Amino acid sequence: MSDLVARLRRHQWRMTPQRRVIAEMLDGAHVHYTADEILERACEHMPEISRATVYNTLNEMVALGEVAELNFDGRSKRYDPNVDHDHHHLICDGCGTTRDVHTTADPLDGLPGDERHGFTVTEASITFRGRCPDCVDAG
Amino acid sequence: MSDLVARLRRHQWRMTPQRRVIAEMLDGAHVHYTADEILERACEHMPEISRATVYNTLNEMVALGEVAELNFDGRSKRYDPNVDHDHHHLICDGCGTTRDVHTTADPLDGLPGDERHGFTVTEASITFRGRCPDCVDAG
DNA sequence: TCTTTCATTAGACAGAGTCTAAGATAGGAT
DNA sequence: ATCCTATCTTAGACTCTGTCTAATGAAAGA
Ligand SMILES: [Mn+2]
Ligand SMILES: [Mn+2]
Ligand SMILES: [Zn+2]
Ligand SMILES: [Zn+2]
Repeated sequence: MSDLVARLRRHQWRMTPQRRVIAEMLDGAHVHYTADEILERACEHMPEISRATVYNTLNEMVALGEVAELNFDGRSKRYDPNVDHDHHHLICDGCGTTRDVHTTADPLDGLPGDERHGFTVTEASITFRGRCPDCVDAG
Repeated sequence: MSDLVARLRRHQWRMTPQRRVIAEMLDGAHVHYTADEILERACEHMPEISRATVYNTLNEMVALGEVAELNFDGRSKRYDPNVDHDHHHLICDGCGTTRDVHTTADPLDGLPGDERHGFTVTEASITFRGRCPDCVDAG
């Protein structure tokens, strides 16, 4: 039983085979998939699962606060189950692969009071960009 | 003559009335517009300008490195002419207002080698989020 | 088992952005 | 000044990502 499935049960969420496949795929992943990648992999276990169910399920997980929705490039959203671990993201400009990374410093400490323009600042997230090993090799 | 138009000329970029209108609109902007906002405002000066030209022009400016493409919300991309000033962004969760901000530390320094997963990392940008003075007051 | 309520599905729809191919034009050549 | 050609602009079709609808299916409690 995956940790994410357990957390979702606690929300009195009706468990179905489709939801279980999606939750088990997300659980523990430090690479964040798009909805279509999740659909493609889910189809290997459950060929008749629909695109609508994948989107419905992901949106419900986000609404329950158990999964975070990421969007860096204006293309596909990616889904991140690691909501309880404070971290940032490293993205490949070639293929869009998105990984969790951990930094030594809190970026909020680098924003002086006179740069806050009167805002109440609650969150800071860093997006690192570059080329993954595969995309560097491919030129 | 706007500064951005001057910079674009240096790239041997053919100057047309359409491109000039778009460049002059971006130049010096403190808010970052979407393509549709740019189209709408360009139509006030040049009613026959097309959507394709706005997208073509913005994409070319980005390719030339004179404009940056931003995407915070997963909806429309926004275009930022301030590429020569290294900066980050502060976004109001209430109204979406986006401000340029400057930090004391380079976030790249906070990513250790063993957190780079074999990537060649070239860039780091911070997205700060919170409530602007207006939205804090409004509850 | 029965029932109710909620989930799943296919496909239509929508928004943002890209592509195509035909006509127009910037800017160099003469 | 005019011509020429490579490049730009345009309308609208198209793609991609994601949402919605309404008919069918199934989880879970009685
Ligand atoms: Mn993550
Ligand atoms: Mn900016
Ligand atoms: Zn890559
Ligand atoms: Zn605000």
